[in-house]
Amino acid sequence: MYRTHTCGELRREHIGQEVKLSGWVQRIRDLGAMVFVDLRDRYGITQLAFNEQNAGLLDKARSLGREYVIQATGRVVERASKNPKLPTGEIEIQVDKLEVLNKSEIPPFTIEDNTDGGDELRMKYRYLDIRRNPVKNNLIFRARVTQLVRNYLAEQGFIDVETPYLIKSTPEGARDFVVPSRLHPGHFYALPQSPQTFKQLLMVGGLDKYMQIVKCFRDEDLRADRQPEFTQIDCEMSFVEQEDVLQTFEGLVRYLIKEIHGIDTGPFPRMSYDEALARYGTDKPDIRFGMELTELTDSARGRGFRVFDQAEYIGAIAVEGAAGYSRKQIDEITKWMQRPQVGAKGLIWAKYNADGSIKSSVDKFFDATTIKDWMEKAGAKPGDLLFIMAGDRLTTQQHLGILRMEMAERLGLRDPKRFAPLWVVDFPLLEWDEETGRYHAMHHPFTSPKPEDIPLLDTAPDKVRANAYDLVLNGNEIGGGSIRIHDQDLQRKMFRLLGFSDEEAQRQFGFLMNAFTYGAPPHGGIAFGLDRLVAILGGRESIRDFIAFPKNNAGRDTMIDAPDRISDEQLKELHLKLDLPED
RNA sequence: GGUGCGGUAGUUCAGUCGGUUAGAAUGCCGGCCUGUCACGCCGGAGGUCGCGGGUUCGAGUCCCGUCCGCACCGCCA
Repeated sequence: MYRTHTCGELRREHIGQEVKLSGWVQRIRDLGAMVFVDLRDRYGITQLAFNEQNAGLLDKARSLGREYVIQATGRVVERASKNPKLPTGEIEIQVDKLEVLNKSEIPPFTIEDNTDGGDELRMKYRYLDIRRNPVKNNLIFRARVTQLVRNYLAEQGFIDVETPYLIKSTPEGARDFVVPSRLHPGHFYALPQSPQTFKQLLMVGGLDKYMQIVKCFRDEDLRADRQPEFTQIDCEMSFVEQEDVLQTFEGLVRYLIKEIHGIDTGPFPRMSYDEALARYGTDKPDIRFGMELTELTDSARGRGFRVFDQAEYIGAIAVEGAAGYSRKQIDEITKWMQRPQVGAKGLIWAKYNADGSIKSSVDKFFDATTIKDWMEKAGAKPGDLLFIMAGDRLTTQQHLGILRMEMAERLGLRDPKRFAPLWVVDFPLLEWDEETGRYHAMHHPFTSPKPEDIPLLDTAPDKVRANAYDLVLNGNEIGGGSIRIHDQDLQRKMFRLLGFSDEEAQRQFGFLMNAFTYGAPPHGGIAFGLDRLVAILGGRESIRDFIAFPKNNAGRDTMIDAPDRISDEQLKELHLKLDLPED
């Protein structure tokens, strides 16, 4: 037996008991005639005490190194000087037997909450990183979230079904990860970007309510909140309309926030895609704060200021309490907006000074009365700063949306302890892609159009709204779904709109359309990005520390050194020949 | 594919205008210390300044290329 207790559980009431503990050496404090060793495991830290009464043991304790795995037997005693910072701080173990279970090299970084290790090292030695509380606690937190999700959905009658990982590549959507088939030379499996078609087939199979916490794979570039393999909470329901899906999963997310943070968010607001863009300049608004976009097109255009007169749209945001910003600060923000990553042309500003006077970068063109009228429209009070942008409608709204988020970040308005979820609904079904010169499904090709918009499919496809919805939390898209097409003819029509020939559609998705001919029920669903959901519930933006073994910026795992070459034998077996540029 | 920032001791970083022997903290090693808990005190070791090329009397510092890391744009139905 390695232990009678963990390193986190011994208290005053255990005093006098003989115990055995196992764990890692966190730190050794050598005071000469006595030595203290902090013993750590997942549950906490317990102090081991050694003194002169047993000189052999004292030397042995002194010879330990950081991260040695040891086992100590002894008696729980009350400490002479207690440590209120530790839950076990009232007691220590008077050790009478010490065994080294395994030595350790000196770790490359300190195993402490505030480690001295950088990201690169931590990833290379992720198993050491996981010993640290911040990472360990994130993984425990994630496990708790998934447990709550499973409990809630099981309670609602959802059935957990596993779908295959080796499927086939399809042209829509993200780039696929592919896996060569040994048994079928020249043929490839693809890893699923999502179990989309399978969960629809489960509905045709009559399972009625499906859920799965499932890995998905997309071969695209990474970000702080994006990994090539990630986890979805994937769900699908039969005989439902949009309202049913929204109700069910609003219930789930409300439950999670309540269980985890003790906060009842109340019913989630809903907003159409158009409204979200008009008010926030994005389809995933952070509504923890105001600073909404105000359109000034009518009152600002036609007054002889060329930038405005040539613009399709003129809009503004009022930044609270920022009238005191210096020219330098405003220039810096302007520059930030003009970076190639954003690409704004310019920023016009107007200060509503505390004394009620107006000072702006367009004083030559507009009198104070006009600008005060803008201020009023935008809800600015004396002491506030108005930023105005002009240009084509969508781009300008989006730029104002980016500026709004940046200003909120600078003003500390994005409080990670607050949770402001909302549904964004009525997405367009299609969006025009300039590059390929055809329509793309905004959500995916299985999303159904709103019934009343179906006639528009032939006349004005870009005006068709979809039965699609996103769940947005604190400015992050954490889930999205739709009511699906369950009719073969409509699905075929959809593929035609997306530029598929009937033959292509049949070859790629014939299995699905065939299934629709055998009594497919009306159905719809949703998928949540679990990594992102967990990170946001944990008050963070980066998902990496909520994943045990994440990939780095370039999609590499530096710990196992993947991806890697494979042997010539393997290549031969798979009938693959490499055609690499000479290096 | 692109933009920005970074790479100097085991680690995290500083390093002025291009100029003598490249520093600090921490970790590590040795010594001292009976109540520490980020213990303290004394001493010591530790460097291919990512790599390659160039400019220069002289390069950690300037230039070019390249590799690696992070953030972002494109991309992510």
